[in-house]
Amino acid sequence: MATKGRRQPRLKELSSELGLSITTVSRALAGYSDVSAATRERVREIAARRGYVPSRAGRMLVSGNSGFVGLVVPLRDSQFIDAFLGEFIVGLSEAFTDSGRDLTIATAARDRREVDVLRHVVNGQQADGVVITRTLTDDDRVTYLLDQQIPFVLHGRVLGEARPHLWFDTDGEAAFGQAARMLIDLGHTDFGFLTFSEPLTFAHYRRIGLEGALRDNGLGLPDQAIASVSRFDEAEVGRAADRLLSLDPRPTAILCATDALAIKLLAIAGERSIDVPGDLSIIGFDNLPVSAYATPGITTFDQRIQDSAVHVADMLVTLIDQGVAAVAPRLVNADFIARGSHGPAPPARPAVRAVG
Amino acid sequence: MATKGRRQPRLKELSSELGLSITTVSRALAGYSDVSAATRERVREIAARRGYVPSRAGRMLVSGNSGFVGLVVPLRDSQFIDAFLGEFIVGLSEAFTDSGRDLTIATAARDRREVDVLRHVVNGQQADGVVITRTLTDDDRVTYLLDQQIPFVLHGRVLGEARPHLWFDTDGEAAFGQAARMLIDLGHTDFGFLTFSEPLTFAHYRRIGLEGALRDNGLGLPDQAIASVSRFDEAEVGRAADRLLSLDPRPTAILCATDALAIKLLAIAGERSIDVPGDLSIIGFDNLPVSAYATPGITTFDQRIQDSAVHVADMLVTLIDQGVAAVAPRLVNADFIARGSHGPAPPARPAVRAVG
DNA sequence: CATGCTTTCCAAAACGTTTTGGAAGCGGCC
DNA sequence: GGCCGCTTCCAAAACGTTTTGGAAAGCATG
Repeated sequence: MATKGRRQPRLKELSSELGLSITTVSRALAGYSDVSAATRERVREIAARRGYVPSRAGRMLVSGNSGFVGLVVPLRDSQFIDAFLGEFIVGLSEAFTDSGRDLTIATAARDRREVDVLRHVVNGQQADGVVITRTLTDDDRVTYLLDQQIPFVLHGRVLGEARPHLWFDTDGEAAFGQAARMLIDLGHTDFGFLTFSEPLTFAHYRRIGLEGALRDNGLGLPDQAIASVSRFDEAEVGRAADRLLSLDPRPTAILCATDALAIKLLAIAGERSIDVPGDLSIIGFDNLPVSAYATPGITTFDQRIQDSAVHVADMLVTLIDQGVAAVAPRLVNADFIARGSHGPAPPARPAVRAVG
Repeated sequence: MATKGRRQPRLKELSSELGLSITTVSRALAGYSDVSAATRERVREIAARRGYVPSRAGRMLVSGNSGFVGLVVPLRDSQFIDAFLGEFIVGLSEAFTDSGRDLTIATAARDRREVDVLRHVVNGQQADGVVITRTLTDDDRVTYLLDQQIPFVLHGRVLGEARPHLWFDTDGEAAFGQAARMLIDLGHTDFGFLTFSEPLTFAHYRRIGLEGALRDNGLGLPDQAIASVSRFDEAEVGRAADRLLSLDPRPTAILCATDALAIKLLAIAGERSIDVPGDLSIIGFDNLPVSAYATPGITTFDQRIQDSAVHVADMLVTLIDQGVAAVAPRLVNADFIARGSHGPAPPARPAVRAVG
């Protein structure tokens, strides 16, 4: 056992050193008006000099709040971790620190389902509120949190839940709608969509956006032009990309639910000597660092993860401190990042269907 | 204030429901032998059914331990965050969870120095131990933790500290020694080194490794062949790379302290129409996802961040539970990842200096 | 001088747990 | 019957904080 030499001073020591009661010291530090200005100064000065920091345990016990806020990370998905998690955590941590709270992280591991991790965090009272990322269209974490009446904010949305709850999301529907219209204007008529088989909400909305824009322009997205892959199997992406590129007519524009998928697709296209963007336009989402360095660079959307995290954190703090009435869900736009992976439709196969 | 409808049962409720004392319930759950097997079963059964989870505050108060372990993140450096932090956190979290502890994250922000953040975590007794990453050769965080006798493990090393302490590191000296010898065997004699001006320990050792191998082969690394950049200024990297590429004779091999630097250097070389690896070999360190997708792929070293994190976490847990005698610092090797960014020295400018 | 108000302080309770130091009941032994 | 030891249980204390409900002292007012 590493013995700790120095010991933190406690209220009791301060009070005896000052010749005051514990109550008065506590109230002086808290700034209550029923302690005189002179005493308050004296207390504060000595507390600062002795390096007093209130015991978290004591506070928790009486207040019932832990001062911690939790982030439950859906594990398993190393792709996701690389791209997203670090930035998100940094944003959260900064905002929480500003509000005097601390961030605790719990990961769902191989053998621990996310809801169980959540239960652990919630029942152990180690967090006053929780942030959830990467929502599913139908997400049992949300159901659980609503049932338990735990304050939480979603980064993402869910579809089926009627009870009001707080979320923050980037408008993937608008983004992919905009991308699709741009491609249609460039003459594209045969579209493909590369996405995940898991019912991730963000993927759902991106698809909705694409399909909506196509429909508005008299086009469609046939079933076989949608290829889904498991988030957990890299090799599968190659097969799915192959399937899309083997369609007849071959899509001249493929939108990918994430940049990670777009990068893979780009590599597969390269293997098959399909020119990007000459023969095929590719558009992704996320603006991974990788995407800027690919050849050509991937055209994509940026969702400013760190800013989002700050916003999510602020929402949760407001929710905890001031109640649900003080905040509202929020949908923000993604930034379009034009790079080299998209362009006009190849002239060799002119659009046969009517446009508009 | 979001009211919590369901309330956690406490020991008191359980005890009155069972007709037992609080003490007995507590000891039954803890498995002490002075409660009969029958009673123990009865207690456990009802505790499980009521979903009892001991209050962290109560436990903390009496044990003095928080059950949390802290990671203090040196902020400011988004490059670093992207590449490293997410994976590291996931590894830590997994290992800590396995030991029944939880991870809390504190970030040093713009206006909060790392030592202050550390002080906050330590004095507030919100962590029983701490993990420190990205050490400097002379690191005041380490001094502080040793002074305070807080259990901690470094991911990385420091140079000047005589007092024993625990660390885990990847052997960058061996790695860059190996890389340099390989390049020498490929005929290279003019080397460059692109690194950070901040005294990061890992950069120091990588440089030592390079210089040692050169010296052993009768070569040297002149001062002007070493270019240093601030971690916080992206544009500076371009200028530093330009400087290296303007040397006469121009280096035919440049080792970079990290892949992030290598990627930039590769881009600058491209702008100047310097062929990689024909005219210039580049070797990095970290094996970022980006590095695999660059053209050509960056030859680099992988340090298996997630495994390292698990090891660091295990070391800290052992330190906390069993004392300093039970663990020792550990140095592991990096994996060499050969890609396309290195090759034989260009024949046009044969080696003029003797080799060996 | 008695009364009431204000200022300044404090003792005690409460939060939930673990540990300490018994106590009660029971059977066996002399 | 008296004593011992074992099993099984429990009351009380302790950890550090905040809040509650006063109390004491000082001052002005009648």
